[in-house]
Parts: sequence; structure tokens; C-alpha cells
Amino acid sequence: MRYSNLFGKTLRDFPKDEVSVNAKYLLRAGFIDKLMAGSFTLLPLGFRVVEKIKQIIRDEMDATGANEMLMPLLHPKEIWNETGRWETAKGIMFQLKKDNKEYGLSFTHEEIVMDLIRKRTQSFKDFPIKIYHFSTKFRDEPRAKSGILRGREFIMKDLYSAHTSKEDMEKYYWEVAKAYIKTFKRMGLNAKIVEAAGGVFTDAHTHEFQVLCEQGEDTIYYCDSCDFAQNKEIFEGKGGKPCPKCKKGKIIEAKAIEVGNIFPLGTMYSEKMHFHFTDRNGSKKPVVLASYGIGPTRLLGTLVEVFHDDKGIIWPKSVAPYGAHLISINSNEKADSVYRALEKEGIEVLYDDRETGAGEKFADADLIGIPVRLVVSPKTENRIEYKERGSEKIELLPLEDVLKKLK
RNA sequence: CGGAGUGUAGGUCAUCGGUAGACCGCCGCGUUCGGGACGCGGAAGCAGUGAGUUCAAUUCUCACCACUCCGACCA
Repeated sequence: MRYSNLFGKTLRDFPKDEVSVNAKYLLRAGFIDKLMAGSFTLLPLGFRVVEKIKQIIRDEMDATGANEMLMPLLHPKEIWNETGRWETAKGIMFQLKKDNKEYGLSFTHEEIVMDLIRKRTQSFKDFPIKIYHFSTKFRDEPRAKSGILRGREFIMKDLYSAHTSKEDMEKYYWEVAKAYIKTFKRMGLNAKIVEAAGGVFTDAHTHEFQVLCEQGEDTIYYCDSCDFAQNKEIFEGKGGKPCPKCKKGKIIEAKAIEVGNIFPLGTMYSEKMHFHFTDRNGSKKPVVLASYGIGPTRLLGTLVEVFHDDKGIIWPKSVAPYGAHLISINSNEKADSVYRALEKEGIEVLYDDRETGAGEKFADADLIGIPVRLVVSPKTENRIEYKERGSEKIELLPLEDVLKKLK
């Protein structure tokens, strides 16, 4: 992509008013645009990062045998009445009325999934079922904040699994938990599995995937030597105390960002929605449900919170909008041919072909945060300067070596 | 929803009871080109919205709206 052809230029200044790092950097670097509090456009750069995040999630979900699909966002009131959530979720659900009919905008999909599966299954042989989609969630947040981390409209991957027994559900539940940890790792994030309360979703304890970060809005307590970790909502005690689980470690209090969660919903929804299957003996039993969420747009923000310096963002390779950022300094002809060579090899490259000062191009490269910066100038002669965003090391390499490194 | 702060050019900010100014960006010309370079010229604003006070309001007062932050709540 030629920079001259890219929609969404960088801004010279940080936007005023924005305090959160993710909002400041994503807005200034041209990854997102704000329509209103909690509602953002993903500009081409931001869109590319989110697509990469989604692809990693998709890989890992598919590896568990889950099916991707897509469900609607406009829901009839009646379906929500079946579980009573039209009333209990009123605070968070956007509800609207048109010609005497009432609708809700999706803030989650349990009811829709249940309706879908119950219409299409009868026998225990049809289970388990694992289906997911990426879609927009609307939530009427009392206060949208922290840039893109808490929006009123955001993208979420939600997976739902339906089983004939609690044991089978739990087995898959932990399989997904493992897939989640792997998913976050592939983006460079170490997530902790943290026990939490289920909120509007379930009375059972659930598990959140928390990335340690000072800017996080959650407070968690975790053990420094075993895997014990609980959210503030349910943890009893204080930091510094011995771990109640292993008795050896010490409890640490920390701020964290919740990037995913999993809910062992059980049979509560299926009982309310009269969703049963016929078992081996011909008797009706309620289906056991679980749901699992990851927020790709929240991850976009989280990655910036975790990976940045005073000059800009530092994207992990796996989610960077482009693999390389090519800068031409008074050498457009040479740079053009390097650009074509990279593209030919299938390397995703952002080529800054502007007629502007070198300093501006360097500053923008640091701000945008693509992992590898390539410079072509009269100084580099027939070679190309290669520098990684997170490092100060600069190498002068022939094109073949650059191609090798980028592949 | 409670509390605090902020709304002036595309962005960041000045100004001040007498109808608006800088820098950046943008457009044109030229010189430049290794860390946001320079010169000259130019375009760009109903000062968030509404009301009040006043001879006169961007400036003072009130209301509303929007945004940011703290709290409550929450992926």
C-alpha cells in the first residue's frame, strides 16, 4: 500500500481530551476515528489489525471443532421474554419500538442460539454443537470510557456450545480455555485465567482472561506461585496475604484488562426456553450450554496499551497492519522497485512515497508501529536499511537478505 | 446517574465586554530532503446550542448539548 493512497493520515498532535494511551495513539496514528463516545470507525490500518486478530481467533476456534456462522443483530422482544432478560437486561440493551413492535439490538446471543439449535436438533446424536460468530455488540454502557476499551458498540467473537451433559460441557469448556490462552499468546499477550462472577449472564462462577496492565479497569488477585486468580468481585482478602490455594505463594493485587471470558451456563437457559433433547433412553433432558467471548476491538486497544513507547505503537508481528514500512528519502525510483519486489513476494508493505521531509516519515513510522522499517536513500546505495521497531539496531542489507528476513 | 473539567479554523492552543489571532496542517511557487526544514503568497471561523444581562457578548449569567476524567455499573 502506498501511503499516498492510504485513507486516514496520521495527526501531528495527540487529540485533546483523550487520556487513555490506546485512544491517543490509535487516533493520532490513523487507526480509528471517533464518531461519539464509545463508537469508533476502524480506519484501514485499524481494520487490518482487527482482521489479523480475528484470523488468529478463527484459527484457534476452528481447531476446537467450532463452526463459524453469522447471526442477526436485530432481535424480537419475544425471544428475550422467554428468559426474562428483556426486563433484567434493560439497563444494557438498546430497545426500540417501531409500528407497535418491539426490538432489541444484540448485546449477546444466548437466546438466539438456543432458539436456533432447538429448532434444528432433537436427538442426543445431534450434540455437542459448537458455533460462533464475529459480530457487533451493542451495550448501553453507563459510561463509555478508556478509548476503544469500553465502547457502546464493539466487535465480539462469541462461541456457544451445547452439550448433553455437564461433564461434556466442562470438558469442552476447558478445551476452549486452553485455546484462548493460545490465542492471546499468538498476539504476544499473557492472559491469566481469573475466576469471576457471571453478572447478567449466569449465577455460576465464570472465568475471565485478564492481561495485566496498569490502565486496566479490573482489579485481580493472583498468586505469585500457583495458578490461583480471582476477580475483585469475588476475592475475599487483600494483596500480600498467603495464597488460599497452594498456601505457599503470596497474593498480588493488580490492574488488568479483560480480553475474554467463558461462561459455564448450565441448563438455566434451556430450562427457561424449553430446550430439551431426547437421550438414549428416550427421555427428555435439558441441554447444557456454555458461552465464550473475545473482543477483537478491545484487543486492538489492549495491544496498544501493552505495546508502545513514547514515540508510538510497537505492534507484535502477528497482528501488525503491514509486515514492513518502506521509506523513500529522495530515492523514489529505487524505492519503487524495492516496493514492487516486496509486493511480488507477497510481503505486506506500507510504502511512504510522499514528497515530504525524512523526519516526518521516520516519526510516522515510529507512530504507526509496523515491526520492520526499511529505508532507501542515496546513502544506502544499492542496499536497504533494515530496522526493527522495538530495537535500535540498524543493518544495511541487500534486497535478497531483506526478503529472507521478512518471509 | 452523582462529582469535576473542557468546548474558539481540519488539529493543538492564545485572546478579550468594542464583531478573532498564533503554530501545525491545507493550497500555490521556489529552495530543501537521514528525525516533524525554510522563504514568499493564499484559503480557511455564526467562538458547541439556546436564552438572559448590556449601547455592545467569544468574553458575564443561566439552561441545554457534546467530549474527557473520578465514582456507581459493566465484555
